[in-house]
Amino acid sequence: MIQNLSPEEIVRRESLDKLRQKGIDPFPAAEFIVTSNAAAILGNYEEGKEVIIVGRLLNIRDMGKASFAHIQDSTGKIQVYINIDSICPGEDKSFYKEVVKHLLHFGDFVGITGKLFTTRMGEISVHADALVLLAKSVKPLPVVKTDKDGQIHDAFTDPELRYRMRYVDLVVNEKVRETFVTRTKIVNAMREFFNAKGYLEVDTPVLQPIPGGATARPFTTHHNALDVPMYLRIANELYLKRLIVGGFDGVYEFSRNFRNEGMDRTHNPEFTVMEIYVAYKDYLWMMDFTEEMLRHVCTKALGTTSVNFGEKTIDFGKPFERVSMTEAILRYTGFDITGKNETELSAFCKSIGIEVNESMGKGKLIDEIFGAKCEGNFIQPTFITDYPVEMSPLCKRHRSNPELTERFELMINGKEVANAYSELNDPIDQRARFEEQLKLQQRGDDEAMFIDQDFLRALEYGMPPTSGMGIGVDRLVMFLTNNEAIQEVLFFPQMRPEKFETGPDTGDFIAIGIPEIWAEHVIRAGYDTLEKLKSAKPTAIHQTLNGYRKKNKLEIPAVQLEDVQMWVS
RNA sequence: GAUCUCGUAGCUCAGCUGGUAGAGCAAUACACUUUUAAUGUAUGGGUCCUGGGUUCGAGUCCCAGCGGGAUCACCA
Repeated sequence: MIQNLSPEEIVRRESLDKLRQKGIDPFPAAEFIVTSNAAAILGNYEEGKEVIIVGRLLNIRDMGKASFAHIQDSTGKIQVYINIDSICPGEDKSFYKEVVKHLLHFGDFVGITGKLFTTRMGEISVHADALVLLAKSVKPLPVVKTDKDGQIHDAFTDPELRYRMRYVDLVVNEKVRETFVTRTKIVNAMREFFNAKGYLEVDTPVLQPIPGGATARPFTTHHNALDVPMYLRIANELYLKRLIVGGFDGVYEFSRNFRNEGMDRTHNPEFTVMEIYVAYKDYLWMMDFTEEMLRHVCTKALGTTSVNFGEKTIDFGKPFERVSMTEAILRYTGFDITGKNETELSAFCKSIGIEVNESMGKGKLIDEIFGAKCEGNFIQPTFITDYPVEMSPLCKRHRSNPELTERFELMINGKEVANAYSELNDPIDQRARFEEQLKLQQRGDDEAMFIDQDFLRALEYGMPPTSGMGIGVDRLVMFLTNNEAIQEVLFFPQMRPEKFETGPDTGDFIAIGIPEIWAEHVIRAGYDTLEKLKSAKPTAIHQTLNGYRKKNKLEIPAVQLEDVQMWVS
């Protein structure tokens, strides 16, 4: 198979051989011992200190008998000064003149031994005494430069390329690396918070025979040995509750969920939700707990509870406002949903321009009103409480109003981030609610819940009063890292599979008698299929190929017209 | 799924009413021993996303496809 290489790639590949001829392995195997890194040097500068550092060589500035470059390691960038007399102390200056100046490239991994100093321009740098090539880069990275005002030039910004080649994005865009480091800090802070309270981190099945715990379309697959359909989980709620039945006081899981639905800047087919269930608690407790947890996460991961998101500042430090669904709708529409029936709600929806259809029950209608008129207004963290019973089939009825449930959602910047219940633990009610869902399904709701008989059986054995909460980790990370797209907080967001141009195979060409050394060049010269070759005049092919040979200075025998005639006959 | 929009050198992007493809950076070569978006001189580099169509002539206009982005719908 032929790989199409750009001129720069060819230069870099050729440098591999030149290095080997000099006895330098471009991909050495041995461990390289490191004593420092960019952040340590910059954070604790000691003039003249000897260091050994590693990283990618960036932005090489050749000044004749000396060169400057930056080395990028996982902690940041540090300047390196490579002086011909320091790096080649003896008579033989060929290492600097040939290797450093011509065979090293932007993006190569190198190890540097040297002493710390400060340049005339005032930049802390490493004065190199030795340089070891650790790995060649044969494909040039995008060149992104930052000037003295911090302005970024020629930024690598194309989202398609950035998401498909995250490895390049991470090398070249410092902000991207920071986002992912912060993501991990956020997750660690949550874990630390839960562990400190004595709750148990658990793993439950990703591959499930019944996709329960949420209303969503699952991905389906098939288990061969059992010969049954299987689903990738859409939620882990029902499994965690089984564990509460089993006697744990508190369990949580960072759950990778999969939903076979639309994709856009806030939805990826797989995403992460942290769910936690704590026995003997209710949703009021869970609100306090969630608030405290988020404050802990902000402080630990960001060092502040005041977070910038776009033009807005979100304050996690102040107590979160708590507004019931009814109050929220009253506040933003002037309409009181209390005691209204389906017909009245439907009429109100139409009056404010919300499309309604037959499949919508009371819960759905209320949800539509909230989504259209209220949701976007809650910029600061706000708990919306007491949702209608129809839209919460796994949630306990409200202690003071059976039409409502003990549920809250946490809204941040007008988006739902967390969802929590006083969990329904009455198995009789739970069965009835599942049956309600089935009816909705029959009315046309294509994502009503499946009935999980085993889960009902578990509840029949008795589940203590429990509060559960789920928080969208990706969304939370988006808010805390000031990113507007979920793709920015997932290392490898889902994209349509990339098509790679696979060049024609030289085998077919060799088979008709073309010499092996010529086959590749015949293709590169434009005859990339046998049909093209055979439909061309032999004299034209002959001239084209020898012209190509001359242009590319190929040191292979010229093609004879008789050969060409033989190939195409 | 619908609508709009984009696809030109390794990267970032120009390219007007259709007339033989451009810049900066990167690369290659030379000069320069504390530069920093280093500088100066020279050189090379293109399937203008793909396939059709209109035209004497298409990067440019039309149609279809592929891929991306934005908005909307659904969902978290």
